[in-house]
Order: sequence, then structure tokens, then C-alpha cells
Amino acid sequence: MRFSKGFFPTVKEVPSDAIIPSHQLMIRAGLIRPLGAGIFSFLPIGYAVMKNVMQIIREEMDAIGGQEFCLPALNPVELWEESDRVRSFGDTMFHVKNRALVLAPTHEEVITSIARNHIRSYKDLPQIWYQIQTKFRNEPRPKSGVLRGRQFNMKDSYSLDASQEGLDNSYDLHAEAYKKIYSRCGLHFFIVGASSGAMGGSGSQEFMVESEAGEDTVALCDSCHYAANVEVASSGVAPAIRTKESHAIEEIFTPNIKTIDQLAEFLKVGTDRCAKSLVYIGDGKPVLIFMMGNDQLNETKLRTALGTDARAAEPEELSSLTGADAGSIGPIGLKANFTIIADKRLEGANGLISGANKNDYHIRNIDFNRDVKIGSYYDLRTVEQGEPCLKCSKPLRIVKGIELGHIFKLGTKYSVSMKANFLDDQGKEQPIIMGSYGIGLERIIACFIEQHHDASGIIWSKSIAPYDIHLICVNANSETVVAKSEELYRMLTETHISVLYDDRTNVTPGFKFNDADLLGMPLQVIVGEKNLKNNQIELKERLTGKRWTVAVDQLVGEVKNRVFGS
RNA sequence: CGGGGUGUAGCUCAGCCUGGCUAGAGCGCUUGCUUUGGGAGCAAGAAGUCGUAGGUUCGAAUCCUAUCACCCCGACCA
Repeated sequence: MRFSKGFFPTVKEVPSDAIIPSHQLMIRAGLIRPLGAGIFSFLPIGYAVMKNVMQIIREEMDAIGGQEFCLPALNPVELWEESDRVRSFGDTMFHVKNRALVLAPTHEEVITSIARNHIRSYKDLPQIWYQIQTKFRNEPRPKSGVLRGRQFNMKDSYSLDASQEGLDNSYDLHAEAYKKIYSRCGLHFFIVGASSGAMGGSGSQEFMVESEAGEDTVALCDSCHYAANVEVASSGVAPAIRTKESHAIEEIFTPNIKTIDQLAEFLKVGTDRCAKSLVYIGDGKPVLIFMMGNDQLNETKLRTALGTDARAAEPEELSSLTGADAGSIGPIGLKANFTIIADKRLEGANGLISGANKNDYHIRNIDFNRDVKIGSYYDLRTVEQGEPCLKCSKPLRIVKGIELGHIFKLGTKYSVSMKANFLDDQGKEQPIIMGSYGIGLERIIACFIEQHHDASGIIWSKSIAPYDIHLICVNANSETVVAKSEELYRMLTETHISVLYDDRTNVTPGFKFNDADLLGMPLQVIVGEKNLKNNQIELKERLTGKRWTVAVDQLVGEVKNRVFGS
């Protein structure tokens, strides 16, 4: 493509409302333009990258036996009522005003509908069905450029199996395909165990990249590569000590002591001797939760432990249920009947200090085995930076991550609610066992740029670069330089190398060099007067900035090696 | 949905607090000449309903009210 004929709207100035590097560079290099909040146009160079990513995805999906569909984005709302997801998506789903239609945020329903109409027998299974298609989600707050948009492209696939083992196999195939896809795109990623959450099902993993712009928080071990969303992460942090002797409990006057830190300071003890009390309401019933010292309660873990949603109690509820305000609540002398649970770290501990359920008083020497009826101990705490890894004891890092993909073992949630059944080899009707697997295309591109850029611009990998090489005609006024540039453009193009050819006559060399660095093709071929006099052409590797020259007649061979070599 | 911020030329922004002549700058754009290895020089030129609507005033980009859009923080995020 000739630069002079193409549409490459590069901009020098950083757009004012782009904060993260990928957003700034995608606009500056002319990949995208915003149309509304969370809505972007992909311009030719951005779409070229998108198509390359799609190609990699298609190859890897086809390699595991996937079949590509193109499903409608417009769906009858009735379909979504069958799975009860009109309610569960709520305001996140776009509804069409003048028809009973919705814009699909994902496609489990459509897939299940096709399956129930056509899958009859276990002999029709397994199937892997995928598509690359636009999704619509009414995000309350779009942000970070294309990372969180209201309309975006997703590769979504669905596995249909006759057995749990079949699902496990389809799931593993996807996990392997996803690793290949991200690796081929040039992304540094990691895999985390995730909570299967409201999707239901038995297993789920997220593919993530580490990034300050991320919306998830992850505990990572750099040594053994343990990785988990903090919603589910655990560490090998030491439990509370149990001393040999358990002294009798004793009430102590602690005026105006509200926090664990104040309490530990006042009594000159470590925070690990303090049992922090939290009151939650789950299913309308009060729950008293004990955490060691300043450990933070993890509400996702609490929800899992209780098997129900729970909320923190209001201040008025605290005093009516316990007899004290926050800061003086404890296990002994409660007014109401509580379910009492505690973090595993406190299991069987004694010599603990906790509130007396009387303002300005605490109780010491509490023995959880002797003095408190603990319903159960659960892992309820939020892992913190530097705690030892559960597997290898090396310190954990807590980082922000961007979710690039998510794989789910759905099970029979949709096949049961939507009646997608098959006859097994006993002639018995069974619900199809499903899996669901998603990859965000825009996120791959934005995350790639987050990981591969410098002060001058983007640094594409060969695999997804919009063009293989950037050919620069430095001196557009020199007939010999222009003639040689034109000749090389023709020769390289004939060799099936995709060339972005900067043939502009009206800009200075510096302008072309800066555009080339901004656009970020892996290899630059620079045709200039000085080198051409010596029958030489200059090459520049974008990643390293390394420059070298080759003889004119060896140029095409050298470029071919670079582009097609490993 | 709560909190904060911003809307002035294609882009980045100044002017607003303290109302007052014909609304500015840099970059970009058009034309001509010069220039040509890291975002060129000179000259001439085009380009803005100051987000929108209403109000106050002799007079509003500027003050007031409403509204819309966008950005940031939070809530939310199968």
C-alpha cells in the first residue's frame, strides 16, 4: 500500500482523553477512532491487525475441530427469558425498543437453541462450535479505550458433549488452543483459577496479562507460577498460635478503642492475638465472623462458605444484635442468636482478645475450643502482598490483571433450562453437557500494545503486524531514490511480502521516520541517497533500533529471510 | 447510580475567576516559492452557531438555571 494513497491518519499530539498507552497509541497510529463512549471505529490499519488476530484464532480453533458459525446479534427476547438471563443480565443487556429483540451480549442461548433442534443422539456428539462476532453490552462505565467497550468483537465457542469426561476433554483442548493463540500473538500471559460465579458449572480459568490498567486483582507466584484471582487465592500465611495453658477469660476496660491496631497498641500485644469480629446478614440471619488481626474478609469467599449472598450489617443492627457498636463486638455475651464462623487461621486458637459486646470493653484469654461455639472454620481472608506461596513458600505478588479470555465448564445449566437433550447409548434422554469459551479480540490488540511499545510508538510482532515491512523513500526529490524505491516496492510485493510504502513527496524524512516508528512495522527498509550511491539499502529493526545496510541486489533476499524466517 | 473534571478552529489548548472593541496561540489544512536522513523555512489564505436551550444584563465564551456529551475515581462487571 502506498502511504500517499492510503488512509493513515497518524497524529503527533496525545489525545486528551486517552490515559493508558495502548489507547493513546491506537489513536495516534490511526488504528481506531472513537464514535461514542465505549464505541470505536476500526480504521484500515487497525482492522488489518484485527484480521491477523482472527486468522490465528481461526487456525487454532479449526485445529481442535472447531466449526465456525455466524450467529445473529439480534435475538428474540423470549429466548433469553427461557434461560432467565434477561433478569440476570439486567441493565447490561441492550433491548431493542420497537421489537421484542435484544442485542446479544453472548451466545449460549442461540447455541443451545440450535443444539436442541438438531442434536438427537450421543452419536451427534461431541461438537465444538465457534464464531467471531460482535457482542453488545451496556457497560455502565466504558473505559481504557477498547479494553472495556459497549460493542466489541469476541471469539466465543461452545462445546457440546455427552459426558463429563467429554467436557473435560473439550475444555482441555480449548485451554491448549488458547495458550497457542496468545503465544502466537506475542502476549505474555498467565492462567488463573477463577470462581465459576454466576455462570455456574464446575470449573473455570481466566487467561490474563499483568497490567496497571487491569480490573482484576491477582495473586502471582513468580517462582512456581501459582496464579489465582484474589477472590479465590490462598496463601501459606501462618495460623494463630495455641499456647499450652488456657487462662480464664477476663474482661478489660479499653476506653475509646475501636480498631485492631489501637487495641494491640493499648494492650501491648501483637495483632495476631486479636480476633476481629464482623457481622454480616445472610439470608436474613445474622452471622458473626472472626478474622485474625487485621486480615481482610473476602466477600466472595464468604459467599461461597455461606452458600448465599451476604451483606455487612448496618450500625443500628450491630447494637441491637450484639449490644455494642463496631469495635467492641465479640463472641461472648451476644444478645441475638448468631451463626458463628471463623477464618481457618484462627482454628483452635486460644489466648485471644476480642470485644465484650459492651462498648469500651474487651475480653482476653478467649479459647476458641473452650469458650466459643464455632460453626465452622473456612478460608475467608484476602491474600496480601509478600505472603508465602501455598505451593512453594516464595513470596506472592499481588498485581492487577486484564482478562483476555475465560473458559468455563458450564455443565447442563442451559441444556436443562432450555431442554436441549440427547439419547444416550441406553436410549435414555440426557441434557447436553456444555462448555463456553471466550476471547476478546480488542483486548488482545490493546494488551499487545501495552506490552510492546516504547516512547516512539508501537512495536508489532511479525504475527499480527498490519504490514510485514515499512518501505521508506527518504528523498522524494531524487529521481534515482524514487526509481529504486518504486522498483523495490514492486519486487517485494511480488514476493508476497506486504509492504507499507511511504512514497510521500510532501513530507520531510524526519516525518517519515517518526511515522514509521509510531506505526511500528517490525522491519523498516530505508532507501536514501547516501547509501544508494554506494549501492546499499538500509534496514532497521523496530524492536532493537538496530540498523545495517545490504547491497541492493541482496535486499529482497534479506527481507524475505527476515519476514518468512523464524 | 454517587463523587470529580472537561466541552472554544481538524488536533492540543489559552481566554472565563473580575462580563466590554472584530475570540486567540501552536500544530494541522490550502496555494506559491525554497527545503529534503529524525515531526522544515518564508509568504499569502481558508477555517469557530465558544456543546445545546433558556435566563440575567445596555452588552455573555465569561454570570445563573436546565440539559446533552465525553473523561477520571467509586459502585457494577456471564
